[in-house]
Amino acid sequence: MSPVSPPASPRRKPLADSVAVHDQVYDAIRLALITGRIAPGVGVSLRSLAAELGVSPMPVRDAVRRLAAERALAINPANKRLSVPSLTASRLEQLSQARLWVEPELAARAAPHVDAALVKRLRELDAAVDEALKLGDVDAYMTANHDFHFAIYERAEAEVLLAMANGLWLQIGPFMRVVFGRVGADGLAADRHVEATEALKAHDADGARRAIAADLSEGMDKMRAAVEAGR
Amino acid sequence: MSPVSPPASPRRKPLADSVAVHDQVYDAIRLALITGRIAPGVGVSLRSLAAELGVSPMPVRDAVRRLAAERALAINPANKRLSVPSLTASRLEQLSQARLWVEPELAARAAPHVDAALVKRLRELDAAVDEALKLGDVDAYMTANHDFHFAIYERAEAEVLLAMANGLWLQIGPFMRVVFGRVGADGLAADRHVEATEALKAHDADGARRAIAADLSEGMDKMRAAVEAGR
DNA sequence: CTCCAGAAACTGTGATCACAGTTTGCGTCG
DNA sequence: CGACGCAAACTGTGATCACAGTTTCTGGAG
Repeated sequence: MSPVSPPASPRRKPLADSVAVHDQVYDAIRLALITGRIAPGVGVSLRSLAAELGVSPMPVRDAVRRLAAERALAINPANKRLSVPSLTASRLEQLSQARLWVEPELAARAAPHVDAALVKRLRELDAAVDEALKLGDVDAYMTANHDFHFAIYERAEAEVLLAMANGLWLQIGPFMRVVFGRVGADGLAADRHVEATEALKAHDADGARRAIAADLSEGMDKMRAAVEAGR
Repeated sequence: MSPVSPPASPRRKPLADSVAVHDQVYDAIRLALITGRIAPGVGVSLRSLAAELGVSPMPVRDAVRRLAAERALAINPANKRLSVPSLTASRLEQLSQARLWVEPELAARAAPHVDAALVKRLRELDAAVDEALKLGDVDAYMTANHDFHFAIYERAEAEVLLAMANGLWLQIGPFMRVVFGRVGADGLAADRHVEATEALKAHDADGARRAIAADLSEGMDKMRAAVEAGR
């Protein structure tokens, strides 16, 4: 994990730019979690994270609490120690089902608000996804895929559902890395991004809903297979 | 809001019982939020909360972060000040739709695991709901109604979905208080608790799903009407 | 070589303080 | 009498320290 912006100014942050340190820490841990840089099942500690990021334990504590509330980090109730939740078939199944409801709904709600600029951006992001797959670049794929989906969802004007989707991605992130490790980049080559983009361009809410549902459904099937195979 | 267990021991907590203070604070604020004791829209502060609960600002900070992550508290991005989210029609609509998917699903999943003890408990809780309605006791109604639903959901063996349901109730809590204020206890008298209990007793997953869906749907309709009327 | 004690290191938690930004309110000037 | 301005109070944030519980390592005895 890379240190937050000023590598390790030991004290005093005049910061008029008002980007709170605990938010930077949150983003850093979140990214490390989603991209699988912190492996599921392993324990982490406030002080070790703080040292790694070059900040005091305080903002890390805030970030960790937030992530724990979002279930992206687990707190052992016995000794209160932190760990990355491990991947179980049950968790994956529940997360799949939840995603399969929320995200198509968000896509459908976004359809009426799609404009030419968004379509252009979606095509760029889909190209970035394909490029990352061709190169086998895991991090780039995850980033581009995330950005593609959320570029759509953010247009839905549904703050509450959007937050739910964010939370679900955060929890399912580590699973994705596993899939990559097991089925390789080729296994994820097929998606429904073009289909979704076309439906959105035509303001076809139901088409967008179906395309995203199919996209997720296929992706989750691969994850399930990968998790079951790895047991 | 009432102080956490030792009213105001100013310092040193030997606490071998290991119930973390920030969890007590979390529960206290959560309860105050759900029962509407803290009105939507008003601002709160760490220090005022801390003083009211007789603890230092530290555990309050933890609890508040957690609640903010669960969207039960809002943080003004400009000045970082805390407030209780206000009730908008859009928020209610999204929360309704989410609940209408998650909760029937949980009820259906619980059906196979229902035993006689749970049926007995559900009948007791439903009786408590009716009693509270007869007396017009808002707090008792909210508690009993919550307990009835979650006694079912906890049997679903679906930790992830259960957490989602918890988060949704936390966000929708303040709306319920408003409904009570506007339509009165009589307006909530009709529910589908008996229907749901019978379906669960028969291990009828689909019946349970329908009963809970109907229960929610009717309740949410009343909330929507109350929110729209109050504008 | 194995096993068990004791110490050292590390864990999360909470309190206290310092700081910078914002809001509030009171006194004064026009 | 109204409006402006400055000071005091209050806001969240972050650092540091103290503490108690747990884990981990180590050294010695069997």
